[in-house]
Amino acid sequence: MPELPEVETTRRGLEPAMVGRRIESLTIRERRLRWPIAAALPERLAGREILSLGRRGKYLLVNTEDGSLLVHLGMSGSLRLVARDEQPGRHDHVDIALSDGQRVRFNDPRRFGSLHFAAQPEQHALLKHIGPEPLDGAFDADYLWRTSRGRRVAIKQHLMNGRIVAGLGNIYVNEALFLARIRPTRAAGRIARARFEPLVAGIRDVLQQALASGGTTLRDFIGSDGRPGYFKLSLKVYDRAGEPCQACGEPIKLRVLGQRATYYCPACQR
DNA sequence: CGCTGACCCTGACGGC
DNA sequence: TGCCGTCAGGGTCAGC
Repeated sequence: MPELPEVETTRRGLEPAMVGRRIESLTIRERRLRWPIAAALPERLAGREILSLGRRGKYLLVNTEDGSLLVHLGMSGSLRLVARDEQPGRHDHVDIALSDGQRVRFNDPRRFGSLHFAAQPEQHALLKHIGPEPLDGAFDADYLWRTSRGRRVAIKQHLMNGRIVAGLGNIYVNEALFLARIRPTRAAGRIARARFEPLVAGIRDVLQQALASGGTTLRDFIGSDGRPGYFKLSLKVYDRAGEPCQACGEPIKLRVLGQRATYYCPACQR
């Protein structure tokens, strides 16, 4: 489910409710996630004050005075603020009780998400090899061009590789390639240097637009307030197979690439 | 090292 | 109505 804009939307929603509060306790109802939740997690976090909320790629970081909680939402995860007395429902696997009585509730039907403790998050194995943030200056056309030289994988799969760039997933990669007029199947190493300028611009644009809309809700994404994101309305190609291209009218094509649905305009994208 | 495909899990949806 | 197959925003890992 969530890509960078959805995780960032969640982070922004939780920030005012969490920063400055202490973590009273963690209630774990189901520890079998992508990786089992470590038995020691509650004791590493209980009693600690939350100093800030961060994000690295698709990971949300709850930074305390003494280490961080790393949360990944997988395909179907969400974090939502609930009142103390709200009863947990199906797939509400973890509650983080805050010092003011509110709770942050982790729900994840498919259990592809994860929770880890990290004394130094930037050194954690899950974060250590993640590529640059796409909205940072370090991510530019020159960087993307260099990393793609000699690569025979499709540019779409190259962009979805978290070691190359952080936080991009299936929706926004499809959209960015449409904006840059690049065919998703084109070998990354066979794209001319000049085309990386519009590609980087397309990535930035689509992420910023999605952020402004509170993310994309396809079926089940909700923000920390329980509300969906509205960027689905602005998608140009994703989930639009057979519909006319908004630029040229040609029907949008769907094909599978690396086991992921890939949408593009066969006329605009080359 | 680079790349491909299987796999983890639940729920929604379409076809029959 | 119900059953069955397919697909879904994620990522890791084994094996070539």
